[in-house]
Amino acid sequence: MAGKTQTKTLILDVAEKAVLEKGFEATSIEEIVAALDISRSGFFYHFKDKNELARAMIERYINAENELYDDLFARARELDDDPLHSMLIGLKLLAELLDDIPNGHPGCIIAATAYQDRLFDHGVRELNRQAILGWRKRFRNMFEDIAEKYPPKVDTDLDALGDMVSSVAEGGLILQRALGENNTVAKQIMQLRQYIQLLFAK
Amino acid sequence: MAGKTQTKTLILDVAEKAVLEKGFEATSIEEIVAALDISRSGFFYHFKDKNELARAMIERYINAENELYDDLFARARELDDDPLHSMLIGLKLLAELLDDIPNGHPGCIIAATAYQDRLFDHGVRELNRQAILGWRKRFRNMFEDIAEKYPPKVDTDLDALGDMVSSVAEGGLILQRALGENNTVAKQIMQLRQYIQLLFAK
DNA sequence: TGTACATCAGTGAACGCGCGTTCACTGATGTAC
DNA sequence: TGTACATCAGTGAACGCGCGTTCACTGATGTAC
Repeated sequence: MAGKTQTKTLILDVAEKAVLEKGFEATSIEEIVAALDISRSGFFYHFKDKNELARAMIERYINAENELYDDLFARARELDDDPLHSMLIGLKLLAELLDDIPNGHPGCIIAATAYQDRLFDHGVRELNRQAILGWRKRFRNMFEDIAEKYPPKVDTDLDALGDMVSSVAEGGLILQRALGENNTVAKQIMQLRQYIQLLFAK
Repeated sequence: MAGKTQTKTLILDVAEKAVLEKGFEATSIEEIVAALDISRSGFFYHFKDKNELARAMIERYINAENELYDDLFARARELDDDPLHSMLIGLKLLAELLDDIPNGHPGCIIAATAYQDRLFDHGVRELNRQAILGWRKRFRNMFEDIAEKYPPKVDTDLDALGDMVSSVAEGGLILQRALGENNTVAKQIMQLRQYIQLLFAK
């Protein structure tokens, strides 16, 4: 079936979509295989059990998100080499990207699993933890570069500021989903951008 | 059993805790009744089905949250009648309250259900929507009062700013849960507070 | 080039278990006359 | 005050269904000699 061997990828695609809509436990293997026209045992050829699906799905999500941030802020740096300006450009690009998704961003797998964490083993929870710590470090480093050139108006915990990028994105996605809107998260990112501007700009 | 008739309340307590740990689908009626030493049918005396448990749990959570905000910002207003100062005091009180919870805030039921919304009927989703719109309005009104006395440094979408309180709280809770920390959300609220200060203060 | 074997990507039937829900019943307390 | 009935807060056994998982098998493609 399915041309070459992208079945495993297709399983992950379908699973990700379903998990964002109803959570991991409520996403049955049956519905995944039904959507792909394979048998239940076909699923178990690719994943030894459901927990392995969770791990693969989360790993893939984190890698994709990291790549997206890499590309986006590299591009921003190309457009303006100044640390503050490139951060502001990066956040604007992020907001635009989120705004341009047709039916709104489908949500974050990490947030979805954060409220179901007793379902997963220690390894999966550690994966999530490291991803968030990675983002904290990524943005903290960028804010340190900025602070060197533009001393902040008020003394600020740069770890907390780094976390705020994730926090506002995750929170904005929850509001967006619950409201049934599709530009809430973009607006929240723009608020964060304005905070950064007020905090650092001369 | 259980002294007077608080069994229904106890069911909601146990369910809420369990839902925040593993989600609604993975929370079985069996585990709830086992924790309370009643039979499965005892549960069905109080709730006609599992969806009614969801609705009651979410309604109760929203009411409690609204009362908390009412009390907290009323108290802040008692301490200082100025709209900006009382908002800043209110956010500080909120951060302290979140910081003082022994093992960290257990999480938000609305966020938990936002990533499982296909499990619930339209009524439940509408409940969540109205709660978030209520918070938007609550904080927007406060920011309007502030803006009248302290013109913001930059023109700002006050709906988005109102949403930011919920957004930063929800996002902070996700990070806190995923990181296994217990003061992340308090720090995020303090960052938001600093933004408001920079935006409005003379 | 032909044959033997290995690997890949699955199929189909069966399993046991736990889940939400129903149903007839119960014992204690409250209320009417 | 006594009796009859109603309500409250459940119990215990049974139900059918869907779930994750296992197992023996298969047909197509790849590789060795």
